[in-house]
Amino acid sequence: MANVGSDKPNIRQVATIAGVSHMTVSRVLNDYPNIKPETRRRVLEAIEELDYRPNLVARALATQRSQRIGVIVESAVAHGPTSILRAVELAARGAGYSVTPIALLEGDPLTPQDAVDSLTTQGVDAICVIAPRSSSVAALRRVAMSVPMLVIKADADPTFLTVSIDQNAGAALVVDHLVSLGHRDILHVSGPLDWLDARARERAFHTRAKSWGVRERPIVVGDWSADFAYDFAIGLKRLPDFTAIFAANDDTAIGLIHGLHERGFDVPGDLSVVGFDDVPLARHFLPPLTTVRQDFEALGSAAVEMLRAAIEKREIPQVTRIPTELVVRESTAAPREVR
Amino acid sequence: MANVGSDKPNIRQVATIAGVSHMTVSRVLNDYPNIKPETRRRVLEAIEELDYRPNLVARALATQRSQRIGVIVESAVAHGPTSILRAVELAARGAGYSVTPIALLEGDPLTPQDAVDSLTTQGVDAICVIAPRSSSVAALRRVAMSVPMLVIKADADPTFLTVSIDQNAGAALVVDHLVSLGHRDILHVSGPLDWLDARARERAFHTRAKSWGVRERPIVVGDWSADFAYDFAIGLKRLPDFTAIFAANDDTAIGLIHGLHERGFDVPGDLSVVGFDDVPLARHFLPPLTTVRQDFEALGSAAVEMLRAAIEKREIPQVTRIPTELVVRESTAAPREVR
DNA sequence: GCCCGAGTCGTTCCCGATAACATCGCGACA
DNA sequence: TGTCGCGATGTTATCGGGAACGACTCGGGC
Repeated sequence: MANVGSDKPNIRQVATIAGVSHMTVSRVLNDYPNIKPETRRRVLEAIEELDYRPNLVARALATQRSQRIGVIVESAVAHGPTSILRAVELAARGAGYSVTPIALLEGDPLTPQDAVDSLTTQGVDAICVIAPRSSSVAALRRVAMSVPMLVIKADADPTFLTVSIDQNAGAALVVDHLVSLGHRDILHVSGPLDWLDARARERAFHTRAKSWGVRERPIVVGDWSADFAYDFAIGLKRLPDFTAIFAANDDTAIGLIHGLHERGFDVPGDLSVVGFDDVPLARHFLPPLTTVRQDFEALGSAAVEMLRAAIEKREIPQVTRIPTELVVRESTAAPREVR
Repeated sequence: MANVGSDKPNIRQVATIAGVSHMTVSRVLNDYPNIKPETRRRVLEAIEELDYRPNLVARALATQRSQRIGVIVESAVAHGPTSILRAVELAARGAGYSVTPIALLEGDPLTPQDAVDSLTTQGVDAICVIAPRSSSVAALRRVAMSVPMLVIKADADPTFLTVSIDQNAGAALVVDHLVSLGHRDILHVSGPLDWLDARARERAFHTRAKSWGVRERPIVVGDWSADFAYDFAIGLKRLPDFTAIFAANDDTAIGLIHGLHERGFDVPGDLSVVGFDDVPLARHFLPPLTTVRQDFEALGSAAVEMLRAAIEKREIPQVTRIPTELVVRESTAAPREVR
């Protein structure tokens, strides 16, 4: 800790002080076997004395490993992607990796390919894509990949590694809940169907609804936003003939509730509304929102685990489906007819 | 673009193909003057042919510049910090930098010092700290800094570069608005006072309230969360003697409204509530929330601009205060007495 | 007493770029 | 005509590590 010789010490200075070659220092640093305990001690002391830290850039050049994971996030504002990014960063850190995010904003001139390009040029060891559009996935499928790439999406994929939230189960939970309350007419307000998650929820809703004999009705395609949902609800002339709405995410649900309220409809009195995400505020909406919670931490860990395996060319763990959980609050109730 | 020779081409292969030395290629890459146009053309062709990309890791080692900015985020879940992080990433990208975030979670064993350490070891060119606690700033003040460090906080600081949201103006806007509606009894539910932003808003509220002759009353110290605010509101026995509440952030405001509603109080009929942040959902709350909007994009750009200047040892632009804007919606109205 | 092999540790080269300095050719000028 | 100077380019060192391979030491088996 002493001897703050102006500039950062390097491995050879440590070696000199310890009276060994720089390779021996390197070996100590990297926990090689076959170092005499006495030697190791001397090296460690020298490291301590100089307050030496290995230069990770130099190491990356020598090993061709940067210990970095690039993360491409489409739609970085929403709760889901943000939480996933944070979870991935956390898991990566735990595994000795750091993370470099690139957000693809609405109308960003940067294409997914550009992002991949930029990331690989920077030398990341792997790339993780969060919550993408199917068009992006299609585009990505076409770019030559020099590093492992994982896509967090709804279904398995032959081209990429995948980890996914079990949207099927989540949507099924919602439908089951509504059906058990007595609803037989459910509207789904989806996200943009180009979004994989939106598509998955929509499909799952459809399938489950059909299996219960819920009346078929065309879904309303939203855009994840509360604004859209609000406008839609405002547009309702009279109490519609469906008794419940399954919104693709909490934002949509809240916009719906706002609009319905302004139209003079009561939730859940006139209509039940369910969301998806369980944003932190969901339990404080009026009424508190019934929604689906996803385990982002587990998602992040699984993603990093797979990526690590791929980087180190170990056997890749099985594709994981992260479970979901229905959180029942006050925005759902039995439909009028049943009461 | 042809000739996908198995591995990534390096600068010397390009040089060989162009029939020049690798240094000439380097000069072309870095836009040096004094390259014969003809030579430059040949080099460019060779680059094209091999689809060559300079290895940024090697460049970083040689130049001692990684073109990376480390970002330390305390409380990565909230809307503010998240938006700032995204804005910084965007601005950094525009300036040819990439970003490496480290989130300091609640109860994270990682201290701010550890984060700085990890980042500098990785060789980042600068560090940006978002939305910190004052205790963190104090701790950071003590660590030797080998790279420029900027803290996004409320007030200027002799030790660090700073950029700040003008919390003073924001809080003043809120007080002015409430006073102009006729309120003379305003409660402030703050964030944790160890948080710089919370402290700044609290102080600014206090100052402005005093200057208007608003009745003094002890503030309620919250924790940014809707849960806390909800519990506080639930605890209210009868209609309190204040007529408006200034919440330190939108989450607090929404928790408050939820709790008040459950207690049977109407917002804004019985009480006005103002938030801070303008989260995307704020306009869809019931009632739509009056709140303060902050220009995170400007903040991000300013931060990156200052950091760049510091990195390149140019003159540092003046400390910037990012303006705020009051968004009046339906959660505020004149107090009963006045109507 | 000799040889062999495991345990230690050092030498040299390499990763892929930039920095610093050297060199070469050629026109201007004394 | 010699040379000074500058434009254009090449040569070598350097950044801070790790990989590959070589060499030395020492103990045990024959």
